[in-house]
Amino acid sequence: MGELDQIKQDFVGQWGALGSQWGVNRTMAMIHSLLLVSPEPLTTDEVMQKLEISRGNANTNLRELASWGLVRSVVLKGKRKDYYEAEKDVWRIFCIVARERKRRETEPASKVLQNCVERAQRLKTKEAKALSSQLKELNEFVELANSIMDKVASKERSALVPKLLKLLS
Amino acid sequence: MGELDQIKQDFVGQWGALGSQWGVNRTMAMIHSLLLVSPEPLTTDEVMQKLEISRGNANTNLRELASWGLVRSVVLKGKRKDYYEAEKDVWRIFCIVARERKRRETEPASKVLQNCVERAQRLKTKEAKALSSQLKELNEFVELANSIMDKVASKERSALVPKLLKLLS
DNA sequence: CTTAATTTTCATTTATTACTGAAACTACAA
DNA sequence: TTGTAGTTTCAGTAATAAATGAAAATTAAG
Repeated sequence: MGELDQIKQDFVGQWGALGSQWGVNRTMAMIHSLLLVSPEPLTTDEVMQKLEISRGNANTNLRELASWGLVRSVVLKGKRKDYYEAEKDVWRIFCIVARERKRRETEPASKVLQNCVERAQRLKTKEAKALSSQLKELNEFVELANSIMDKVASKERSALVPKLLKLLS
Repeated sequence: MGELDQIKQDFVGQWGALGSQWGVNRTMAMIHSLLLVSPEPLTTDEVMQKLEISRGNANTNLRELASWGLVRSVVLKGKRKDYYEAEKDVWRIFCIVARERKRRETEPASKVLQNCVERAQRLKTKEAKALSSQLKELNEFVELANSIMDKVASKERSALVPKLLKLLS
């Protein structure tokens, strides 16, 4: 294997490991990173071969990546097979992940939290008041984080990051 | 079970589920949330009983939470056993998690990425240049995110959030 | 149509991660 | 120093998550 492929392999492995620590399955993260450093779109067969995984696994994870919007299938003229390519712009990747995790995870969680808060507020004991206040704080924070993410992810990087850095300096 | 306990149980369950999606083990997230809504510190035995988990499991996860700084053990006067209480301030929890995940995960990952970039830069083919530029972008983003997190997590919430919201409005 | 290529599904298997419980260890009081 | 309460460890087990591979479904070329 050439040094180039070796570097790619190290990167793909590392990205996979990082993914698992953040609740993304390893194969999905690896396919994503493989496509990220591939100059050309790849077929399912090529992904299978390069990562030594089964057809079912490759297919499932490619579709999952596509449903997130991190990967899209492209049709190459004169070819029958589907080709897949990754979104390569880092800022767009970030926006997609932020939007999707919010939609799939924190919004539903916030609904449950909100429901807990409402139920706790109906009770009048001292302990219930403490609970409701603690959960309220937590829910407000989750919603604040959600709304910040929304706004951040809807802006151009160039329009946001410099101002942000200045604010934090 | 009283409505109060029912609410707590719903919350604990939800928090546990959310934790797993973000790479935190369910029990750890549940113990944390249990302590978060407990007005008094709890012993290992109380945690075991309330979550119906084994001593080993409770002990391991309490220690892990303590190593993150999300939980601390307190000594109650006249008592032999260790008591545990959670950090309850939502902003502090956020800062702790940000700091620890950075230290434990993204910093090591960034080192590997940096190493890939350096190796790719030594190669002179066209494809190597494309790889090095893609990885460089990614690494710059990871480091940018790290540094923003650092700064955010080092500030008082009251000093930051209003300005941030204004910037994003 | 018919058929071959390709994609998708899903029951089964495998791998990974988390949990249990009992034994070993520690701290301390009598 | 011995006993007791409390804590930690860890080998074995259970639960969960992910992967396989072959069959079914779909697609499109001839």
